[in-house]
Amino acid sequence: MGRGKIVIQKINNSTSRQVTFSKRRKGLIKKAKELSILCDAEVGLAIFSSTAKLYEFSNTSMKAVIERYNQLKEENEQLLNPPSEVKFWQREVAVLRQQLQTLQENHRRLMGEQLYGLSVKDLQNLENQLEMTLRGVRLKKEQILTDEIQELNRKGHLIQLENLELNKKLNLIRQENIELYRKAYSTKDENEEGGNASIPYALNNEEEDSHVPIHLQLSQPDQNL
Amino acid sequence: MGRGKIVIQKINNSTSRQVTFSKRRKGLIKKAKELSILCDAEVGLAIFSSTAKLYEFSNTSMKAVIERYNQLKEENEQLLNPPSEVKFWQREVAVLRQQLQTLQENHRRLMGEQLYGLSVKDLQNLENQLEMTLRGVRLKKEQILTDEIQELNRKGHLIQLENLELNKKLNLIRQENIELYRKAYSTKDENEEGGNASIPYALNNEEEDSHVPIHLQLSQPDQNL
DNA sequence: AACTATTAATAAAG
DNA sequence: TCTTTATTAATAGTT
Repeated sequence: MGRGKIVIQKINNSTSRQVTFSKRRKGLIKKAKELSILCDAEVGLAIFSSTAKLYEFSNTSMKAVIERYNQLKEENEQLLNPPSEVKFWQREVAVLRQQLQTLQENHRRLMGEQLYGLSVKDLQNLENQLEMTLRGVRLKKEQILTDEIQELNRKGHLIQLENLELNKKLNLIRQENIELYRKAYSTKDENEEGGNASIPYALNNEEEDSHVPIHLQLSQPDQNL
Repeated sequence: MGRGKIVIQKINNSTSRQVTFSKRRKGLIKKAKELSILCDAEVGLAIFSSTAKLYEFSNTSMKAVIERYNQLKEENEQLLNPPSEVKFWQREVAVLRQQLQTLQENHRRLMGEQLYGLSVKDLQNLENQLEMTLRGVRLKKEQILTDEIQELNRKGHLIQLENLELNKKLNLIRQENIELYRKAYSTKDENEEGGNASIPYALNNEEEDSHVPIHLQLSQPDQNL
């Protein structure tokens, strides 16, 4: 990938070695970064130049990578001879990492990834599990919705009752009003100024309150759920 | 540098993520190696896959690189004191515990537990996820089975071809046999002992080899899967 | 550093 | 995983 092909062996000219180091180091670190992002990997890269200068990259932290590496290798654990408390926590980390990994694998499968390497029987089990879960989820969802509907119906019913009460009261007052109206006109009829007299609301109101209960109940509460 | 440009962000499809990881890891390690050779550098590279598998490269040794790295850092940071070491690991434990808990909760839900506290919308999302996964699982299972069937068909076909070949050979030999039989009887007809003469297999064989290909293909390979 | 002709890496598909 | 192929990305040599 240059003006010409090169052989992979130490570059003798120190200037061009320096230039190549600079270019390739940059490229390498870029690629390391890309890998960590694309593939969700933890990467640690340390480069010591021939002049002993350090260049490093890690998407997490070099320290974390080295610790993780050592953990896995468990070689340096005894070399470093850390205080027992550190050891305790390190062990805790190892255990948790293990658990996490197992769970992640499981999770991926449940999410439909990493299905390769499973037998038909495994897949059948997974399918059954998923179907059961799906049924449960649907049931739960329907339950919530029907509960909500029931609650709404209950409230609606209460309001209807209240409505009925109010109507009764209204009728009573209306009757009372009519009585009062009649009484008023029968006693001081002659004082009236003519047809322009104000007619009480109760008598003028031509609305017929049928009080037919409104049906709040849905006919098919769980359709399309 | 592929069939198309890609954006550097986590690859969602787990299969292609796996494939890309494999390719780029290989490429990265190759580049690291080349840099170390071309420019006479000491390189250490550790990669943990998302499945916690370790891949490493060093032109010297990982241990040497880590030690050199630590030495260089210790000069600057004057040895991390034990308390901070413990703190580091405790933080790590906290982070892992948090991840684990989140994942466990998620997992329980995927297993149909702990559905309370979820809104209808949450449940709907979960339902969709489960349906998608279920489809994926079923597809995978069917694929495995149809692949198997196809393989069986292929083999069956080969065997049929072989069978046909054998039949042809058999017929040739039979013809030859008949010829020989006739020749034998026409030349030394008078020497025969009578009707008890042994009749060659070819003439006596009344089987009719129809060579109708047997259908191995299932009419409905993925019914009930 | 910048440029560009080439090679190398790799995304997508089989 | 392995191969193949079309394309993009990296970089060797040059200015």
